[in-house]
Amino acid sequence: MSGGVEWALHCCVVLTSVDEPAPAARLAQLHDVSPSYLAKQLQALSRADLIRSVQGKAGGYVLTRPPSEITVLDVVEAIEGPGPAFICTEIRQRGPMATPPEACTAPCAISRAMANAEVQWRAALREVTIANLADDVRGDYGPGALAGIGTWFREDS
Amino acid sequence: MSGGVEWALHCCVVLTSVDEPAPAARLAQLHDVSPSYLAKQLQALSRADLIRSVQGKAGGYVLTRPPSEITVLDVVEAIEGPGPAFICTEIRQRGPMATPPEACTAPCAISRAMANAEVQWRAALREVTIANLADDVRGDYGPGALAGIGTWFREDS
DNA sequence: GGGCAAGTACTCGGATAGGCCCTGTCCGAGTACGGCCGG
DNA sequence: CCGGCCGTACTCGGACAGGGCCTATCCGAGTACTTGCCC
Repeated sequence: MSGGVEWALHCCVVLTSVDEPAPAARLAQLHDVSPSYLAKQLQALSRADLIRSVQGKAGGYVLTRPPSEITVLDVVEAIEGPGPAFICTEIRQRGPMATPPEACTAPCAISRAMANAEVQWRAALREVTIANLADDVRGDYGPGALAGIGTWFREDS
Repeated sequence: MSGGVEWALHCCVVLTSVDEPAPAARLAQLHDVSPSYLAKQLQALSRADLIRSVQGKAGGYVLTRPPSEITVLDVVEAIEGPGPAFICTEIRQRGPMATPPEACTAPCAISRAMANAEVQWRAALREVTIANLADDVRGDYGPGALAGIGTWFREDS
């Protein structure tokens, strides 16, 4: 799985506690990661309409929806792409004992098993929202953790 | 996800209906895939003790256990590796607002959410065995489908 | 003092190279079978 | 006719290149703020 997913999720949680637009360079500085590459991930989130870009001098990125309406699955699909991880190449229709195409109306048993597992995976990710993550962070490190990041964005350095 | 997983699963299902050792070249011919590359996947299954190799002139691969005791998860982990797909790089401990290491005894909320989703995914794959897949194949295409493959292995061509 | 306009500096966005892992391939080590020879 | 031995042919196993996607980077287009000027 792409490592950019972790960066994107952290950025979404941070955006929860910042009402002003947050520039990509500042987010990269906060996480100590490559600014250029993080910009690419944020562009992917922007294309998926999870965040909106504000141009100009005091511009940056802002969440387009309340954090409780953005799921972890949304972020993962925005970065990794909406397609399934397992792709059936229909090898049952190849070779000397190939299954005739007219008998292949339904996906094969292997494809069904893998697809079902991915459904379970997606369901688990869909149950967790960015707001849930932010609440968990407050519970783990205290309410001031996210608030401190919010104020840090207004400082210079 | 590696495409070799699909090949490996199909090979395991085929091995269900073949009691004699099945050579890798014959399995590749049956599925019309690269013999050399399929050999690599079968070696991975052998290292995981899911199949056992029989050397010599009439050698090949045989399942080491009853098909009902081999899960799809076993095959996936043998090919893809047992490690998790999402790897937390602990970026919460980096940057100017880094969380102190003594507060990082438990995984972060993002890591927990992703790990939980993978647990669900693994659980779904663990519920399906190779025997279940073989039964589904018989249900989909008739009982003679797998049996025909079994007899095909004894023919020349 | 207020309004307007130009300049500036900061922002995002897409197009562009490099590295690592998956894909695909090859040849060598090892072993069971088949044939041959000797008893 | 039977047993032992050798040759062969077939098998797996690990080591070796090529391609594609992820990682990382850069520069250009666009916009809001600031500043200076004019009325």
